[in-house]
Amino acid sequence: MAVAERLTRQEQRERNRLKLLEAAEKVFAERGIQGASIDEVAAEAGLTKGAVYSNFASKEELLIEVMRHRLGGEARAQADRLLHSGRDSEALVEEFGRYWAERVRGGDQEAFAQMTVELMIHATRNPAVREQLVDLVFPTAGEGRHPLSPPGSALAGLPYEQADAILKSLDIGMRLLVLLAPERCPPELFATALRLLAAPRPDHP
Amino acid sequence: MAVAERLTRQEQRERNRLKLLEAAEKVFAERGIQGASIDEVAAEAGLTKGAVYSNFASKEELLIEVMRHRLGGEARAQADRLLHSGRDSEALVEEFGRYWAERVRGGDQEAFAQMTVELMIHATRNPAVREQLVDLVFPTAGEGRHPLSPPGSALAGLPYEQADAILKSLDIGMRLLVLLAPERCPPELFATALRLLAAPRPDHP
DNA sequence: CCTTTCAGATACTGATTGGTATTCGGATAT
DNA sequence: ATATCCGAATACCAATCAGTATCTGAAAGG
Repeated sequence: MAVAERLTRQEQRERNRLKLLEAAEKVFAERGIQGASIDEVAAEAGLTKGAVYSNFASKEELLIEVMRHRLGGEARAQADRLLHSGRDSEALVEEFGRYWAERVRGGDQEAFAQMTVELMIHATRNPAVREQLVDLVFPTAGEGRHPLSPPGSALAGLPYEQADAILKSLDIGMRLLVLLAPERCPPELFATALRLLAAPRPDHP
Repeated sequence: MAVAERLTRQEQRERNRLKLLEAAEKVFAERGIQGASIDEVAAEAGLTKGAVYSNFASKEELLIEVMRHRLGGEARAQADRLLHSGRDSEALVEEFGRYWAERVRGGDQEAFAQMTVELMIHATRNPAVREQLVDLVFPTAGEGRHPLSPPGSALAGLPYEQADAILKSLDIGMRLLVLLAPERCPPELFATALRLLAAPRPDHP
């Protein structure tokens, strides 16, 4: 039996805010950003519209907070995992490939991919959102810079920015394709492409 | 002075249908699929809602027709261009890279990329649309199969389906990234990635 | 205890939208 | 020339939704 928890006001508020962020992510993914209604987000969190507008100024702000909440955690998780897998070139590539396939399956991740793509499109039309999203996707601090481009590989012959952009394109593009037609695009394909991209260069010892 | 053209009913109708399809593509891209209103589409075409519902059963059908109209033409154009560029491996890769960078710039293409991505997301949530879109993106007939995977390259070592899916992922992903942050992802990057993917394999004569 | 405070519930509004019912005017047929 | 037809315009409707204004009950504070 769970003890009926006594929660202070602040705790309650924080808990509700989190519930709203998670509900919003789910509903945004399910219905689309424009198609999602504040009422449904609130209901999904077991609250009402009042709670939403008490915690966020507008739908737009809610969206930005969801994005920050999720994308931040994501980047951190990825960097962590890759940093802990040793720095050997091939091992790194394999680990990244495995990581990708793993995530792209989780039911939770599906919603995430969907929301990310939708968010990018939305950002394209909204300068304020765009700026924030670009900062999240391309962190300027050395922080989020994942350690791909293993030395000696073809990818490594490129400036970091270029290798990064290529990997991110492939990442997001393949997520979208997996979402659209999993039967045509199995998750293992990412690792395959990665191996091609990071293959040792014949003409470059 | 243009002669005031006498148009037969059928001609007029066809002309209006086309105007609507083009207007719809533009408005869908600008506002998003859910955000676009039938009224705005009609206005963009210089017509009214009546014309839309006279030519298409619903917003959904309009969407599908736009998709068929545009995606069909696109695939044809691409196949044409690549077929006419000779079959030499490197030349093919370079031509594809050039083609990509060219298109991604055209103001028209921006709307197209935006709509395509949005369409994919939309399809993810709508089985009927999904099926049709998958057929357009992965044509089963030998028709749309573009002739990439030049022999001798690493890509060519893969089954056609896999190479195709990888290229399409990179294509759509990079289009999205260019849209979001052109300063981080110049159009030339596609050719760069392509060269890496199609590089001759060191261990495979 | 009793008052104050405030997070969240409830009630409401103005604007928008997909879709329909009806009308209108020019092309077509006779 | 006139009657018919039909593609598109106009008018209308019910539903939805972001945002606001107001209220309420329980925690904070004394």
